[in-house]
Amino acid sequence: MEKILHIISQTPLFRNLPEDDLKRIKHIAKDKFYNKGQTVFSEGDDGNGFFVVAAGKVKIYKVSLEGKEQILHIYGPGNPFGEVPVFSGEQFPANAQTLLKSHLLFFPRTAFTELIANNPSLCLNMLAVLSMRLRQFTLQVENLSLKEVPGRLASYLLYLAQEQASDVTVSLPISKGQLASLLGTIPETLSRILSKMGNSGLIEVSGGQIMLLDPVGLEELAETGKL
Amino acid sequence: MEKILHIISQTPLFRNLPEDDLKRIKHIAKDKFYNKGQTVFSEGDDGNGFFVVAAGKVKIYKVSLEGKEQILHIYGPGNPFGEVPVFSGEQFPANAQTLLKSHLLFFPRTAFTELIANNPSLCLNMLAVLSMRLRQFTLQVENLSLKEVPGRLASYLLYLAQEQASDVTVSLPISKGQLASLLGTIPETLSRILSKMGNSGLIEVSGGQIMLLDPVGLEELAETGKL
DNA sequence: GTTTGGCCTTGACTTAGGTCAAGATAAATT
DNA sequence: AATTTATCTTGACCTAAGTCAAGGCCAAAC
Repeated sequence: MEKILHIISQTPLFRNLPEDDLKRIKHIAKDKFYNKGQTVFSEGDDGNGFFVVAAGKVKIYKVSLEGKEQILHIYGPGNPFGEVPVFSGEQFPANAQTLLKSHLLFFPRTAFTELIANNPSLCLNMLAVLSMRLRQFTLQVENLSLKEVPGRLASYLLYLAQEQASDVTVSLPISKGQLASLLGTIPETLSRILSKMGNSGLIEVSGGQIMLLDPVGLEELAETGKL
Repeated sequence: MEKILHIISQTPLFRNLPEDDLKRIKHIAKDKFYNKGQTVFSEGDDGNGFFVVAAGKVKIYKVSLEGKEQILHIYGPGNPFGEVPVFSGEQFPANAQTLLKSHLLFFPRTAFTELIANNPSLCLNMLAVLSMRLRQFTLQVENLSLKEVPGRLASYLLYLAQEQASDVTVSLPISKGQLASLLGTIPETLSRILSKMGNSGLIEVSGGQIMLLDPVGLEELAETGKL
């Protein structure tokens, strides 16, 4: 019980709210538990609430008719997802599936809407969360349309280095197959590019551990896209 | 003056608000006028407010180092844009430029934030607007990553037909060059695909007027992507 | 230890779509 | 109307990245 309150108080969405609000928020949250690889919701499902990751990892993705998958986001502890239908109505625009055994908090739409309508701070927090997400989509479109795969990979590695605050070695938080899908490509292509970047002395790969040997070169690659 | 109030009352963002609120909103709006092709803001500029199109047309876009352009959105009368930095702080994530002589309303950040913090309806409207935008980005990523250019074009034509409520002939609201940039390709490729689709009997192009001869075939193309 | 199955890598091949260059239309300006 | 300028189209070529198929690697299960 205390743990949930702690999780809630940690997420950006609920940051800087008075104790009272946090209790009210906790009150409407429902625990949900999933094993690895389970579907949380599918594109087209009615969205009568959204989720916050308490523990584990979730991917949000689209699939083409031919079966190619594009990952839109990967969310870990503290991140909310599935809020779009809460505010715009209609169905979920994408699929959600756990990548690990996960503990999620579910917030039912009506209860949450009431809460937010009476809580300007919460509302502004939510606006900030959605804005950050728009900013991130902007980057994703830029990457997909204006950069080639090596450039996207370089960007991702630099992002990881910053995220993990370790500018020597980064460890991939997802499988290489999933990374390919996140970067908008396929495992074969990713594999080839990783080994090319290894040969050029930019990185050194050993399994999921990647040493960034030449951060400056990576920056350049991320911008120009020329390998 | 009355005209501005009318414009404001028409946009989804300000819909269903009491007269009083609309007046307050109008009060903080500043008129701005632009000629065709002028830059409204650039990526990286500080965003100390957002805009609503009163008249004209604006494109939001990114450019690569090599000069390739990707249009993210095209907004006409009633549409707000540039709100991301209002709520998440920092700079504009993309560029904005007028496609026509335009009249914009500018809402300064601080004044608007105060307004929204005291107005739950307005806040929920804004959440709905941002959610719709996330939904639309979801589609754009899907199109760029999972569909080929013919499929994207077919989707766009069907969208236009619905938008213009005319399921026989649609007229392109932008130049073919700009359409190419919106679809994530280049004019040459778009041109070739338009003529291919003409040869296959799907459409008939004459300038900016396009007859949709086979809507069912277009639907299929939009989904499977096989031309 | 051996086997099973999932993931990753490598090679040979194909293709969508980008580049470069030249014309052709159409639109704008004088 | 005539000339300039932008926009669109077409052709020949090239390249990034996808497909198909085979083999390697490692971890889990027996």
